Amino acid sequence: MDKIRQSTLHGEVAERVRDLIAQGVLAPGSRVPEKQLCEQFGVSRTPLREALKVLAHEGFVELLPNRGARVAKLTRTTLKNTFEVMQSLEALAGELAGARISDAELANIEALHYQMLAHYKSGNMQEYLLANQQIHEAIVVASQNEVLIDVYKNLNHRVRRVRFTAELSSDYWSQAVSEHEAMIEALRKRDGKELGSILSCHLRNKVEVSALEEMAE
Amino acid sequence: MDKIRQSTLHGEVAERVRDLIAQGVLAPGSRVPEKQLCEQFGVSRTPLREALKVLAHEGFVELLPNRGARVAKLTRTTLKNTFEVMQSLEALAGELAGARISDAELANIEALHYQMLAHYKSGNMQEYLLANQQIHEAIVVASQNEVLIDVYKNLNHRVRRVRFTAELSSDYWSQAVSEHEAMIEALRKRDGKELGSILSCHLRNKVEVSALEEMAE
DNA sequence: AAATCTAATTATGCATTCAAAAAAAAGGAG
DNA sequence: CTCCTTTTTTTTGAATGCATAATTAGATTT
Repeated sequence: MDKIRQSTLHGEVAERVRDLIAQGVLAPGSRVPEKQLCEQFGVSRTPLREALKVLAHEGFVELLPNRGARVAKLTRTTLKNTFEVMQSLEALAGELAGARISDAELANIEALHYQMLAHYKSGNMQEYLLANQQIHEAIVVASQNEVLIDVYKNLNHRVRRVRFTAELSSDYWSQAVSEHEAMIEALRKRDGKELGSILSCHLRNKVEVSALEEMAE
Repeated sequence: MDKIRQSTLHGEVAERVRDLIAQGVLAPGSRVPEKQLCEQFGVSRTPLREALKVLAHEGFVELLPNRGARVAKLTRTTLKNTFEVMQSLEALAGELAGARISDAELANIEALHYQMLAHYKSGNMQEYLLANQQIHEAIVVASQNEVLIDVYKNLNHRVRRVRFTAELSSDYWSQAVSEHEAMIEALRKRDGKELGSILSCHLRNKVEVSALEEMAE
């Protein structure tokens, strides 16, 4: 499912720093303590600094000349912009997936859908959101467009830290669930056009944004 | 117009290596000679290697364990995938630009449009393609979505090396020109919906892909 | 005691060094 | 002469070192 273990030191380090940021251990706006992280990871500054360059490019940190790296703040605007782009990418993914999705992938998505429904009924929001997220990701993967998948995953990474924290209204829940029903239906019919248009209208992001806006900045 | 000069050494180096790749000085599949480039740029290996990590993440090179960086090959599939995503992003940009574009930006695009027409009439393909490209970029910028702009520019960078090399049919020319007329019209009306749908159907990419496929891989 | 200036400390950016791995070159057997 | 082995050279990945800039702590002044 996930990419092949890349076994580059800077890659490992980047992932761990991303996690620290996502978990809030490194707070937005705070400086990234090179020395401390080096000791914690048991590596020298070289691979850590390489990782920071990549993370800066990904938008997780920003580099200030002679002042090292700070954890980037996720502003309301950036969050909104990111969701806007992700939604558009999902729409494209849906269109492509309609034509390209395999039976196994479809079955997997259906399974996730029923799991999601179960969590909806039982009111388990965390698990619901996780399944929801996995469905969207599976559709993106089913597009079989590697560039799309890469870009989407990167954007998804960036907003990870505000994900799964929002309290959503029950209105949203039922709405989102029925939209998901329609998505599955479109997928079963291999109707990419339909799926794409459902996804591009899908409220999820908009609602999530308003709920998550509180978290950001 | 362009971003603030970031004056980081690895950033400078990355840019120059990107240029070398785009210009074909570093051929696809060939190894990236660290030592030589360091001498050429007058820097040590540290910033060069930092740059390579970033370039790897951008898809310009790939890192092989203990074998350094190779210039990534732009396969037909990757090229097609990239255009697919770019087209989708342009459609989103068009929609947003309709609502957000400033008078100055619109005037600039109109000017570019007339330049493009002039190059069309005079049969100057290079200049035509450049103006064409600039129009599309200007629409993306007018979207005012920084995330979208960043992602688009990055993808555009990646395919730079095969741009401006294709021989296009005259059929395509007239078609593309008339679509551009419609785009300008939609922009004048601030009709994002219309502009978005024109852009998402815009033949440019598809045709370019078939013309450019020859170049890739 | 608050504010400003100066010295000590620490962090940063980049160059250099070093061990391990890969590539290239030299040698030997068939 | 070709193929395989062994040695030498080069390249790579990562740690360390060093000069400079930023931060902190302390002294001085008001």
